[in-house]
Amino acid sequence: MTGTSSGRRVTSADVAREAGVSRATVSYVLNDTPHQKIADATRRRVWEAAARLGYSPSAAARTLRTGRSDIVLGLLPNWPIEHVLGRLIQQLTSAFAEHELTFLVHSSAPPARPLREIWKAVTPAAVLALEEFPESEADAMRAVGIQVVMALHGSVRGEPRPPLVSEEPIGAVQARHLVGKHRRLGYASPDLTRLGALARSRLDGVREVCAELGLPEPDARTVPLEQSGAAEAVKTWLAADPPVTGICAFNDDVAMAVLAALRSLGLRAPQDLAVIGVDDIPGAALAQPPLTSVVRDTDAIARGLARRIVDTLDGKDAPADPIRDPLRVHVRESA
Amino acid sequence: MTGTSSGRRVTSADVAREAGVSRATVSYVLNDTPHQKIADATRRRVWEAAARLGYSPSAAARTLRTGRSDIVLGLLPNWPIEHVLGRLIQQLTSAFAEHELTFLVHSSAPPARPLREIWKAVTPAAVLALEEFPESEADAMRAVGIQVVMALHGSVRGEPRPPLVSEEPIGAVQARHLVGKHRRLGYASPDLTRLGALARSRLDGVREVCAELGLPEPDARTVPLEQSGAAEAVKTWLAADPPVTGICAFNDDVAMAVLAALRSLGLRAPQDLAVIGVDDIPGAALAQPPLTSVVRDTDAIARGLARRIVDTLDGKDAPADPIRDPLRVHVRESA
DNA sequence: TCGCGCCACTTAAACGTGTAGGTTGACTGA
DNA sequence: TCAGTCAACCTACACGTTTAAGTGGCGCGA
Repeated sequence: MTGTSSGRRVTSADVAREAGVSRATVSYVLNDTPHQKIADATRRRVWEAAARLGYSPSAAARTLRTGRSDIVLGLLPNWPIEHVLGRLIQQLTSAFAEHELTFLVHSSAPPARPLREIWKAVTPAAVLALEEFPESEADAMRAVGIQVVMALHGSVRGEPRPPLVSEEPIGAVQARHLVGKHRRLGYASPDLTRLGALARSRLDGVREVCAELGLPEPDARTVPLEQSGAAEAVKTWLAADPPVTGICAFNDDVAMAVLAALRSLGLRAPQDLAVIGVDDIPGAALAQPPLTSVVRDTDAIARGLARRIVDTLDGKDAPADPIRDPLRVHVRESA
Repeated sequence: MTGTSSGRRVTSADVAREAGVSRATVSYVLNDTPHQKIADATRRRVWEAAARLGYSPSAAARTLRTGRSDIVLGLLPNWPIEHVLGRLIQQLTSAFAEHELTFLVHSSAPPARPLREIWKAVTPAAVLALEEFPESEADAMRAVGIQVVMALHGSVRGEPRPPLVSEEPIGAVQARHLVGKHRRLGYASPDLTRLGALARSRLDGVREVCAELGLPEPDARTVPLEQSGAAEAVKTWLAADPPVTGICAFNDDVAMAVLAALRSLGLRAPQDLAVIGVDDIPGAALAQPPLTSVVRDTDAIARGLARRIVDTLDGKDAPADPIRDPLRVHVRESA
C-alpha cells in the first residue's frame, strides 16, 4: 500500500510519530548514519513504520540541506545521437544505477538554455561532460561543489591532461589493420564541422602509425554522405602518386559513402580500395561489400566513467589516467 | 563578474541587504509576482543588486517550497537510441527551452533503478513518457502533482485514447506508395521483441490500407539484420501465391537487410521486389540500390509534445487529440 | 478632523531534511 | 556511594525559497 491518494505527502515526521521516536532518529536509522548508536528494536520499528506509510524522502529537501542531489548530469555534445552514443547512454545509466545514482542526460542543441540554467536547475552531485565546454563554466560548477569530469578534452587546474576516453587508438587500430597490405592510406573525414575535433583525433592516430612505420602521411579528405561528392574524393585518392589503396573512415556512415562511390565508379573494395569504418552499425554487415569496422567497448567506457565519478564523489582523488577500452576489429570483406 | 570564488553561495537575503529591502521584495521583483505593486525605482535597485552579486536562486529551495521544479523528465524506451530518436531528443530540448523548461532524459535499460527513484529524485514539473509504463506508476506521479503525458499508448482516467503520436500512418504511407504498382504487400518486422509493439502499430497501418483497397492481407515476416536470415524471408515472399512484390520495412535497417538479401540471391530492387523503409538514415541514400524511405517530421512532433505539456502546466486542460506530423516519402530507387 | 482605502512594502510561517550538540538513565570501578 | 562513562535518543537550528497576512503612511472625500 504505497500511495494513499490523500493529498499531503508523508514526511519523516509522520514516520517518527508512527514509530514513537523523534525525527532525528528516523533520519539516523534510514540513512544509517555512522557513529550513531540506535537499538536494533528501534531500527526495526522505524523501518516498519516507514514501509507501512510508504515514506520516501523529499529529494528537494535533502538536496537543499546537503547541497547535492544523487543525480549525475550527462551533457551531450551537439552531435547526431546515433547507435553507439545511444548505447553508451544506456550503459552509463545502468552503471550509475548500481551506485544508487540517477543518470540524466541533457542534449544541448541550439537554441538551448544557457548551460548554467541546466546544472543550476538540477544541483547534480557530478557532471559528466561528453561535450567540450569552457573551463570557466567548469570552474563555476566546482565552486558550488559539483564534481566535474570531462570525458574528452581534459585539464586539471589548467594543466592539460590526456582525455579520459581517447580517440587516437581508433585511428591507430584502423591503420594497423590496413598497413599489412597497404602502403599509402587515406582518411575519410565527415562533412559535419561539429565532428571536426573528433575526426582530427582519430586522424592523429592514423598519422602516428604511418609515421611509426615510415609510411607517407595519410591523405585526408572530406567525404560527404552522398554518392557523387564521395566519388570525387575517391577519384582524387586513386589518382594520387603513389595511389592511396586503403581508407580509414571516420565512421561507418562515411565508410558506406566511400563504398557507394566505388560502386558508382565501377570499382570494387577491397581490390581497388580497401575501406574500414568505425562503430559497426547494423548497416555495416549489410553493405555492399560488407564493411569491416572497428568496435569500441562502450560498456567498458561506461563502467570506467562511472567508477571515476563515484570515486571522486567518495573523496578518493581519482587517478587521472585514461580509461582503457579494448578495441576490436569486426573483419568483413571491405578490408 | 559572476562567481567570486568565496565558498558561500549568494542568497536572496544577500540581494535584499544590498538593495536595502526585505527578502520578500526581492522574491516579488525577480519573479515579478502578479498583483504585487512594487515601485519602479525599487525594482531597478533589486535587479541591479542581483546582477552585481551574481545571484541565482537555489533550485532545490524553490522546488522544496513550490513542490515542483522547472524540469521536464523524458523517459526513454528501452529501444536502441538511433538517429531519429536522437534528433527528437534534441528538438524536444530546444522546444522546452523556449518555454524556460529544462528537458532531461532518462534512459531505462535494465538494470536500472526503479522508476520511482527516478522521478522522486528530480521532482519534475512534468513527465513525458516515450516508453510504456504501468498506469499505477502514472497515478503515483499525478498524486504528487506531476503532470504525466504519454506519447505512445494513451489513456485518460482509465479510458483508452488514441496515442499522441501514432505509428499507423507510417505504415499507411508506405503501403500507399507501393500500392500503385504492387497488389500483394509484405511487411518486414524487426528481430527485436522490444520493438514489437511499435512494429505491430505500423503493420496495422499497412493492413488498413490493404483492406481499404480490397487487397489481400500483408504478409508479415521477421527479418533479422544479416544476409542469410533475411534471404529466407525474401525467398518465402517470392514463393508465395500470388507472390509478394512490395515490402514495407519496419525501418531502414530492416529494409537494408532485405536489399542485401536480394543481392545475395541475384535479384534486384525494385524489379523483383520493391522495398520502402522508414527514418531515412544516412545509409539509406548510400544503399544498393538507394533506399526509398518515409521520413517523419520530428520537429513537428517535438513542438506538439512540448506545447501539450506547457499547456497542461498552465492549467489549460489539453485537447487530447493526437499530434499531426506530416509524413514525407523520400523517393529513391528501391521503390 | 476623521475614516477609509490603497500603495509599497515587511514580517513570519512554512516546505522537509541533515546533523551538531545536548540530555537522559543505566552501568562501572574505586 | 558517587563521579565518570557510554549507549540511545532528542532538541533545535540551518538550508534558501515562496507567499499569506500584516503594517505604516499618504491622499482623499465627507
